[in-house]
Amino acid sequence: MPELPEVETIRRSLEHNLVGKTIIRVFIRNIRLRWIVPNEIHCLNKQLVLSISRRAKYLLLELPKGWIIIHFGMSGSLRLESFEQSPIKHDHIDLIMSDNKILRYNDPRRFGAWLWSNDLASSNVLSNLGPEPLSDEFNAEYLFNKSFNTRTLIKQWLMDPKVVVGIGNIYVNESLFIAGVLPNRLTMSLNKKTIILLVDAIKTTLCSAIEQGGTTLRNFFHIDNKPGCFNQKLRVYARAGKMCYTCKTLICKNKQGQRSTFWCPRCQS
DNA sequence: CCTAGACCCTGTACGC
DNA sequence: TGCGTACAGGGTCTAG
Repeated sequence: MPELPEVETIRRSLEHNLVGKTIIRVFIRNIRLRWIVPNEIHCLNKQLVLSISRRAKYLLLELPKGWIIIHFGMSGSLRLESFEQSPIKHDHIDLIMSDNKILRYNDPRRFGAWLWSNDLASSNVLSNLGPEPLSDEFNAEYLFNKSFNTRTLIKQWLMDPKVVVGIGNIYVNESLFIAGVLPNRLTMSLNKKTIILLVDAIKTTLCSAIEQGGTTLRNFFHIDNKPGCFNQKLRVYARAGKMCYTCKTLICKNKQGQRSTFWCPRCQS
């Protein structure tokens, strides 16, 4: 389940391995992802990879003709393999590269997407996105001003990409723990001091997760198939019934808006 | 406009 | 062993 740190981890390794190489052609086994894979991608040939960047959880491949926009959904992953290796189940798209390598997109649940854009500024999926959580634009001033009249629960609010992008269920649970805030607090009830703690907790958590190469619980693997290491640092996520590392109280779990929610009833208030 | 909930999908885990 | 069911959840869409 790639969130921002996982997509950033993928971006960094692809930048290292793909930029300056050429996409010879594209082979598609299944065009039915979240949306139908557009024709522009089918027809790509001899395209130099100019850059690889990220916006929110979207990976952006810059080519001379335009941009490939990739979203991993729940179960999407990329593997960089040599020419001889055979595809496996749910390998939907191959980018055949100039150096005898293949970049393979695998996605069992097909919640992911491959989109094409001639002009990122006018891209449907990228407009209306809130600030990047690790940018200066995302600060306590911004979040507090926005939180003021919001009648929703803080956890669901922080997962809304119009508020801030890239934070999924794992990192919102972790950030709320670090900030000492209960997930079911009403957003408008948080004071400035708490918002400062929250912004700081989000940035710290995401930075640490990127350093650890992301979190591998089920679906996320690096392009060389190695797992991320941040799961060892998880304080509440997927720890229901286990002891809080800080105070030894048992971690609680419930559902909030169809998503599993984890918290420590003593450390968070 | 704002907010809540349904929906898309398939591998895995678990109870009987 | 085998079958049915719940669960995982990002983002979009619809309903109220």
